[in-house]
Amino acid sequence: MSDTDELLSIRAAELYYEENQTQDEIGVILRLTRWKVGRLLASAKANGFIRIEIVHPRARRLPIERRLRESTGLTDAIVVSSAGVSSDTELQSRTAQAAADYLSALRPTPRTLGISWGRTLHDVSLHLKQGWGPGVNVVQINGGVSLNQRTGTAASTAVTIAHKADGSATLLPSPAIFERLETKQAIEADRTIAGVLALARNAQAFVFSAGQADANSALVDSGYLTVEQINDLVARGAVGDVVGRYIDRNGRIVDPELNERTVGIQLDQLRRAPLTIAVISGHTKHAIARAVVRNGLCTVLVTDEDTANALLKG
Amino acid sequence: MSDTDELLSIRAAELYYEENQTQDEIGVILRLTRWKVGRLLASAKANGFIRIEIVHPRARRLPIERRLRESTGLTDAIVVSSAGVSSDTELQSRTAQAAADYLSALRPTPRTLGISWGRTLHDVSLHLKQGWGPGVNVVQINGGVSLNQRTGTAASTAVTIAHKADGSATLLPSPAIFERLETKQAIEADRTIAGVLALARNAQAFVFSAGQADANSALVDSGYLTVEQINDLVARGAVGDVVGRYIDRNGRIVDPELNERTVGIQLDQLRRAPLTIAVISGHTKHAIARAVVRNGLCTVLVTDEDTANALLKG
DNA sequence: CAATCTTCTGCTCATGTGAGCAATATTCCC
DNA sequence: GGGAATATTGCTCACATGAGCAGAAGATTG
Repeated sequence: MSDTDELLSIRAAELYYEENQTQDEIGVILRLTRWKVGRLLASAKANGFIRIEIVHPRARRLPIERRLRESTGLTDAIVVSSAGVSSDTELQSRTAQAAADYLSALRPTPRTLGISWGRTLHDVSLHLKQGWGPGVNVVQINGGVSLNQRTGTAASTAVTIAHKADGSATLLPSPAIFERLETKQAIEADRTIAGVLALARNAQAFVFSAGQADANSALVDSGYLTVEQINDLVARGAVGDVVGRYIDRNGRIVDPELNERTVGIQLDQLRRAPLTIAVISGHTKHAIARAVVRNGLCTVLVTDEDTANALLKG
Repeated sequence: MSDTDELLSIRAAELYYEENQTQDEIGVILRLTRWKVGRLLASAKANGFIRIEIVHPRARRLPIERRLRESTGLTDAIVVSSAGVSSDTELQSRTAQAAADYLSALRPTPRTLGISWGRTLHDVSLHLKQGWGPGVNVVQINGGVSLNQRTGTAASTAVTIAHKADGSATLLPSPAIFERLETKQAIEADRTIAGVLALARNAQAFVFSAGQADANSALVDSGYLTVEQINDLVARGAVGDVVGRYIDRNGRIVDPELNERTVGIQLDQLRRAPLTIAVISGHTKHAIARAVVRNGLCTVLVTDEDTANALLKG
């Protein structure tokens, strides 16, 4: 397109989109036929000069969702818009809201739902509406009795989700990681614990988040790991954790010994499940999000626009 | 509008604007009649959830221009979009481009055009296209032989504008400000100088910019004023200068004695002129822009979106 | 310079869309 | 609970718009 045509297309776009003139009226003003005006507007769009944004906390980016599905083989992808968002916290809240919406709209509603714990899942639980499901048995899929935080965050997440679905919660009363392998094996041998883990394995659907591998990890906050341990894991290639298990960019367990001391379902059990919903958002989580998606750890991803774009670029 | 309707309007907008579905198709997806979809889309627009931006260096903001004209009584207002602009420099370049466009489109083309000098006017001269006018006599309206910068910026601005219009330039070979009143009076008594000033007074149109009152002022750079003098002017209420003359927010000369030593046309001569085009852009110039517009110093304002919004707010 | 190919222009026509208007549903108030 | 006021819905109709096409203008090549 010629240079003067480009300028004309901008003038036409101003009159069309900002002044709500018809193409006919614009034609009179710019001394063009209305067909020419129509073509100029089309070219302005094609050149990307017209940017249309939906500015709303609940807005999603459907084209990005489609591209994500196509390029990764995910069953479903939910991408919330980051238009007009300043903080990561706000973005994560939007993502949690979208995850709650997705869960609520899920048909058939899963009878048993396996969930992890953490800030994200807690946020999801808060965004769910009372009566979102007709009785769901919510099962914790990894250990998480907090050590030095106020206890019960993990439990309250599960209970809230279950309560709001008029269902019941099955808790996994165990730390996330044991210091000694023997203790972990002992607790797994317990009839109650074993029962919960069996229930978790057979859940119809899973919802979980993922943590980045850095000093701000929830596992550090909760006292299960030290900053030094995290640094060591990072040095060995860890990009983050899923249900308490640290993986590298290829989805492989970074520290098998540590993994053995971690209570909860195995990653392979997630890989085999038909419906696994990962909720991952925020600028620090791009690497772990990629690892989760690339290595079949989820069938559905709920995330934000920036993370989704990072996945598409890489 | 109800809460669920708001959410529906967002879903509809996603399908309409991002997926290019027809309202009919959206109706099928969301189980609504196509009229309901149309109404939801209209409400999404009315609520400001749909933001349409024209992203282009030449894009203008016509609605803001209209509001500016209405609220200030300007004959004309040109407001360039700041969408996608990072630096003030880029914004000022866009504004200069718009001023060049405005000059070029001006009918009838002024036979004599009075101009000031400075970074902005120089920028305008560069953006003008060869042959923009059929012979224009460009006259400098205020003194400006630079003292310690490379000389000729002021002169070259005038010459370039004239040359590109296939016209001629009349220079005002005088410093902007004299140290002593007697010297200034002497130079004004000179036949040549007096002739140029008379020509300047009677120009058919004026184009000028304005400077903010701070240490970065062009008059400080050029060595006519010291930072201390500027600080003193600010303390006395100065918000900036127009053709070398410092004014306060009410458009009044801040320092009459200094004003007397300044060479160029008087502000009242600008106020009486039928066509005075002020080109003012950048975040540091909001105050002086307001003073210029509010006190009738220009009939046409060329500025950027942010400055325009600041004018509308105050 | 002519022949061919390509791009651009003006138009017809089918479809998409918003204004306006009854009919219906909902809310409010006595 | 009844009746009025208000909001919502489904619709007709006129207008706005994009797709597709034939002819004109312009570029390219032998």
